Amino acid sequence: MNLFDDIRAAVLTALEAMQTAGELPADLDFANVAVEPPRDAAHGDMATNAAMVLAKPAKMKPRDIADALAVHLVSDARIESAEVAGPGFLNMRLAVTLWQDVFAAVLEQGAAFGRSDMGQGKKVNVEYVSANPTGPLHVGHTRGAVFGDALASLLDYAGYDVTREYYINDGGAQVDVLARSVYLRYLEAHGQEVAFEDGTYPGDYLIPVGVELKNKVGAAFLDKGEQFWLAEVREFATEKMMDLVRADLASLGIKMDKFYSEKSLYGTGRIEAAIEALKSKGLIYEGVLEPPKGKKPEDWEPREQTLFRSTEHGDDVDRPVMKSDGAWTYFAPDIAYHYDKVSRGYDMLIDVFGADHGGYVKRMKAAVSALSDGRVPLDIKLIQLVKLFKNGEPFKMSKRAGTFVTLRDVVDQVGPGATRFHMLTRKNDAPLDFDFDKVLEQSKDNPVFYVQYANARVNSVLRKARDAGFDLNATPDLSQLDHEAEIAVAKKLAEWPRMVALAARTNEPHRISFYLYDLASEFHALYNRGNDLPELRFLQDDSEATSISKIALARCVQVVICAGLGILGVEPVEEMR
RNA sequence: GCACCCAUAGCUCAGCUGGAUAGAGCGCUGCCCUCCGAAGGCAGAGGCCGCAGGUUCGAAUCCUGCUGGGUGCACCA
Repeated sequence: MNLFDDIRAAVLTALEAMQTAGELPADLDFANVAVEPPRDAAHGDMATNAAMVLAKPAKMKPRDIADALAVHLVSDARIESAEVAGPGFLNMRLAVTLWQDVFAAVLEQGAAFGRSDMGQGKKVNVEYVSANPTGPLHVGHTRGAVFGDALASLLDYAGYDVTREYYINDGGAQVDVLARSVYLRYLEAHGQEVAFEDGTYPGDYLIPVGVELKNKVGAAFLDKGEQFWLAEVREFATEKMMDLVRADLASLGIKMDKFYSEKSLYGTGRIEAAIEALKSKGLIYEGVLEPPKGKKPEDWEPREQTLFRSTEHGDDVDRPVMKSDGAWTYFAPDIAYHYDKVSRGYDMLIDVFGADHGGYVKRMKAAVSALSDGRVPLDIKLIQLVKLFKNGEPFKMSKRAGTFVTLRDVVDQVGPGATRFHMLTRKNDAPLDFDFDKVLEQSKDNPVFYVQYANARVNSVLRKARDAGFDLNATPDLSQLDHEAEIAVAKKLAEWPRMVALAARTNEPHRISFYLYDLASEFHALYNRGNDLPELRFLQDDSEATSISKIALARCVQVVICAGLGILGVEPVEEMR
C-alpha cells in the first residue's frame, strides 16, 4: 500500500474527468504529474504539481488548471480540501481516517508494509566485496560488504530476485605471492629461519596456514623448487583464505549466494568465448594505443596489442585485452566474468567497487553494454574511504606497523549491528568517519542508538501494558488516534513504501537509515510530549480501550523500524541496557 | 594533460532524479526537566548551496566554463 500512489491515482482520475468535461485538452501526457509530501507540513498533507506540469502542453494558465482540478478533487471523500498555492501547487488535506487507515495497513501487513513490486521479479546480480583471497578482510572492505549486502536486501524487499555474488580473484599473480608466503610459513613450521622479503605477505595470519600445510604434506615440499609445490600450495592457501573471508563475512551476518572463481575462467575457453563474442560484433582489433598525454610512463613504447573497441560503448580509449606477449590482461577475465553474468539471464547487474577503482567504470559498462547488446544495465557503485577514529583522534593504519584494522577488529569491538548501521549513515560516494567510541555512544547524536532505542521503548510500553493486565490481542479502535502528534507518526509511516521504492530505484540503501532516524525521531517526540500531556501517553490507566489504540500506534512504529533494520541487516535490540 | 567523484550552517552531513520560506545532529544562546515517561525536552541565532554563465514558469538539483579537494590513468591484479 502506498498512499501517495493512491492519491496520485485520484489526481489522474480528476484530470481525466476534466478532459471529458472539456476543461482540459484530450491529448496530454500525465507522466510527470507527481504527488509528494510538501516540504512544509503547514502547506497540507500532500501536494501535486499537476497544474504546473500541464500548463504548457495544455496552453493554459497553471492557476486555471489548478482551480478546476481542486473542484474535482474535493468531490473525492478522501480529500478534505485542495488549495492553490505558490506558482500553481495544489495543496491537499486528507481526511483523518486516511491516516488512521495507515495504522491499520501496517498492523495488517506487518513487515510486508512497504514491500514493493517495482522489481517485478526481475533478476538482479549484486557483486560485492570481491577482495583478493590473500588475507583477512579489513575496514575498507567492511563498508563495501555492508553496502552491497544492504543493497541486495533492499532490492529483494522491492520485489527483485537478487543474487549476492563474490568474485574471487584467484587467477592472478597475487595468489602466487600468497603461495610463496605460505611456503615460508611452512618452512617456519619445520623450524627453519625465514626472511620475508618485499613482495611477500608477512602477516601473522599465515602462520597457522603454514602449520596446516605441514600437517597435510609433511616434509614433502622441503628443499624443492617452486615448480614442484607452487600450484598445490596456491590451491591450498586460497582455500584457507576463502574460509577466512567467509568467516569474516559471517561475523557481519553476510552470506553470499555464489562465489565465482576467476581461475575457473582460464583454460576452460570462457575467456576466449567472451572475446569471440566481442569479435563477432566487430569490437576486437589489433592496434597500438596512443601514449597517455601529460605524464608519460617512462618505459612507454608503442606496442601492438589486442584491443577492445570500448569507445563504441562510451569509453574514452580502447582497452587492451591481450598483452603484446600473448597473455590476457586482467581486463579479459573481467569481461568473461560479466559475460557469464549476462548469459545467466540477469536483467540488471550491480558491481560494488572501492572508489580507487573508479577508473574501470567506463570500460566495464562498455563491456556489458557490448556483450548484452544494451539489454542489461550495469550500475557500478563506488564506495568511498572509511576514516577511523578513536576517542575523536584519527587512527592511522599501516600494514607495516601492524596497526591495520581488520573487519573482525571492528565487529569484535562494536558488534555487527552498530557496525552495519553506522556504515550506512553516509551515502556511498561520501567519505565516512568511523569513531569506535561514538558508534557505541548512547545519545541522540548516535543514529544507531536512537533508532534502536525507539524499538526498545515500544517493547517497554508493551511490557508495561502486560503488567497492567491489558489485553494486547484486543482490536484497537484506531479512530481514537486523532491527535496531531499521532497523525504526524502516521504521515511518516505512510512515507515508508515510497522511501523503499526511491532507495531501490537509486540503489541507495543509506536512505533507509535516514528514514529510520526520522521515524524514530517522530516517535520519540510523541513519547516525550507525554511528559507534558498525559493524554498522549501510551498507557492510560483509566482506559484500557484508549491504551490499546495507542499501543497499536507504537506497534506500527516497531513494525516499520524492524522492517527497515531488517533491510540494513541490523538485529533489533529488545531493550537498552 | 585526460577521465570519474566530491564541494550545502562554525563542524559532520541529508536534501525525494527540477518545485514553495534549503533541513537534521553536534556546537552556541535562552528557558524547562531536580518522585514515579531514564540515557533529556522546547525555543532561538546561524546560509551568496565553491565561482560565473546558460536552459524555463521555477535550479542546491540539469548543461557549459572555471576554482579547490580526492581517485585513477598502455604491457602490473
